[in-house]
Amino acid sequence: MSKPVTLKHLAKLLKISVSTVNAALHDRSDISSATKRRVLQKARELNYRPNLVARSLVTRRTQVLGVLVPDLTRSFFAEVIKGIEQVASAANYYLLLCNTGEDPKREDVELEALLSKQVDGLIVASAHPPGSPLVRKRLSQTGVPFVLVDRFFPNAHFVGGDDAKIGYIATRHLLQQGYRRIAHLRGPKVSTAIGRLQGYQKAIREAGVRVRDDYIVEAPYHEESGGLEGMRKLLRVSPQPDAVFAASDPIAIGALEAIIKMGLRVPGEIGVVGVGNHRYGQYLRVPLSTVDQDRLTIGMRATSLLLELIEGKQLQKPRVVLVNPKLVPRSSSSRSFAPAESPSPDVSSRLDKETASRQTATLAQS
Amino acid sequence: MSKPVTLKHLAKLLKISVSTVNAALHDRSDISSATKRRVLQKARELNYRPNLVARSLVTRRTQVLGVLVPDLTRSFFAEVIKGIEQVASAANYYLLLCNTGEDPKREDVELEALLSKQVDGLIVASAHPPGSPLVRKRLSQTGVPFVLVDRFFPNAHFVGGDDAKIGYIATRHLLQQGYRRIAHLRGPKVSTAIGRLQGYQKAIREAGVRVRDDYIVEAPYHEESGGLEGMRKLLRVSPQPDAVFAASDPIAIGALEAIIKMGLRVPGEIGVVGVGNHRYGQYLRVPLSTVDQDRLTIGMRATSLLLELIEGKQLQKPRVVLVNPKLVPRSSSSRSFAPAESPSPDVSSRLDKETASRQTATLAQS
DNA sequence: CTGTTAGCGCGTTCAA
DNA sequence: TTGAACGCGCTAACAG
Repeated sequence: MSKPVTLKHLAKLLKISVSTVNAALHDRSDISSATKRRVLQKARELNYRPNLVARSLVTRRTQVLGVLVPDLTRSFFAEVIKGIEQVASAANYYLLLCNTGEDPKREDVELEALLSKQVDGLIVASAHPPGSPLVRKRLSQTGVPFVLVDRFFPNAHFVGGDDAKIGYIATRHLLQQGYRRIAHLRGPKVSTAIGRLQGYQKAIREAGVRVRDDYIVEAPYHEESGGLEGMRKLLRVSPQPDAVFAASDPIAIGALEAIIKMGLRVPGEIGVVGVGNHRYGQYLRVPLSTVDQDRLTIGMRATSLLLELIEGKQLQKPRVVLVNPKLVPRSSSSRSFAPAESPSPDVSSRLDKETASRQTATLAQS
Repeated sequence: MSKPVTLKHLAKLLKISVSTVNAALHDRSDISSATKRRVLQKARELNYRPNLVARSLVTRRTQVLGVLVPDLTRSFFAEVIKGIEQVASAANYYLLLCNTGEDPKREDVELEALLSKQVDGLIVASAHPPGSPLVRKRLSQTGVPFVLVDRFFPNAHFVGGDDAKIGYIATRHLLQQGYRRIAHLRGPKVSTAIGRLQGYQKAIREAGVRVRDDYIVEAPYHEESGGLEGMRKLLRVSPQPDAVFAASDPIAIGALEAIIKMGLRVPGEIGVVGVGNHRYGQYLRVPLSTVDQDRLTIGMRATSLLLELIEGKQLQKPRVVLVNPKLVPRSSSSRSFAPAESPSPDVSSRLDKETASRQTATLAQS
């Protein structure tokens, strides 16, 4: 429990100056290799460990990124954080992590704290409602580089999924499978849910089907119970939907429960598609068709961008990176092929092939 | 992008000294309310934000806890971290989070970095093998308070599940359900898997059944594929097991797949119990019986303990907190009652009741 | 009540 | 090639 070893201690013991010790430890060229060895030797012997707080005070760099997310137990954010961590740690950055619990006020407080802690940059999945002056009123004037993830706000760098496309390819897939009365269990009022809804509407319209408002029901993103209730509502609508595009896998799972408890068959009587490609989607009662968002990539690209900004890169316009989604068809929506893990190519329709080529588009667009 | 406002700036503008400004901002009693108001007003006006790096340098406190986990995308660790975060943030502590990827070398490196960053305490789920001198050789001599979670090592404060009990109640449950040839898909060589194995063996022996080595097969904790392969091996053993206690839910899920693909019925021909109470266990092809570990509590208690240590609490002996596990019976092991979510009390045997009373034991023992 | 002084541990001048 | 001096922004003595 003795006091931590400092440069000063080393200097005194070696009877040289602090700055020489420091130079030696930094392997600077203008130090004789003799003293270098002596210093290194002594440092190791006493288990010297540089105080990065002190260093940060003078360098004005902490090598720490602040990360604000609504809930790190959701597999989506956990994966994104993992992606962030991978890129950050490779560049010798560390993460100061905050859970905001979807509470904008708490987010604001945590943000202040992270700034006080002098983080070098921020990655934020904001709990603020769309239209909030988050960027203009808060983040921009901090002077600290930041990148938004998942939840989009205008006039800022953003990395996330292409939500409109997610909604579009999910819905289009259901159409291809022959479903016509396609309902949508939408998410709450955040940009992702709005984008997915728009994609859904576009696909429906393109197919020449009318968008019915009573086919659109809102559910919380992360609670299966919400999906279950929402689906119950949908099943009471007349005419009854023959498919549902759920804005998340948890919603889809709740919907599956409702449908099965109602005695209807999936995918025979009702088709279901979710979003997120949850690890256990394939092991459910009915293996769940879904749209993969490549969450790791979202985290990685956000971090690469942030690091560039920290290194001083100037960008004229906010960069918006949309990571390309990918349909993962499984049994829950597969009228046209057996409920195997992957469809055999020879049963896919022309529409299927079109979609396939779409999917080979660039990973991300800027 | 102007320079951040400092105490000095405020002092100059208000034509008073830095220490007065500081005292005013800290609301110390020996400052006239007049100057207090002036200072507060100016600070708000210029959006003054204290530099906590500088403060830490002098107070020798960072209000940051270092957290080292093998993989934050596993739902177990994600939940534990959430528990940590809740307690920490309530006490105004922040988390510096590191993923070690189950690599002991990386863990060592990250540990050094966290110490250099002057964290006030550490919570570690170590990737070191059991028997490694982790505590004696590394953590203890850092001088920084630390608490181990999940993976047990001797001579250190520890908070985790009661793994022996987990193995015991899972296996005993299978015995109660009438299964007799109970196999075990054990986890890798870490303390949790060893404890669960021991609990399994104890229950088997108590039932007067011989422990068969060929009924014990190892699988990675977090890969369903491992559970699947392991189960295939078990199904080739003669006589074929009629039940399996899997050391984790992912292993159990893989096992379920193997069993179902083999054309056997669960729970009729083979019973399955996992560990972890994964969120989606109830939605699987066969709703999965499991043992709940109360992961949030593990994180919370570890953090409370760590904060006490940081506040200077002295403990003679290492404290070992074992959070009490709870059986969550579902269809996959339920020969004796209908595959409903919860068993009706009148069908439970005398053995059941015994177990129930066990479960109401204290939440945690020290 | 307020100001002065002296560090915290390190990096960065500039002299020697 | 090395050392002395200063400052990063803040806190904590002590003096006035």
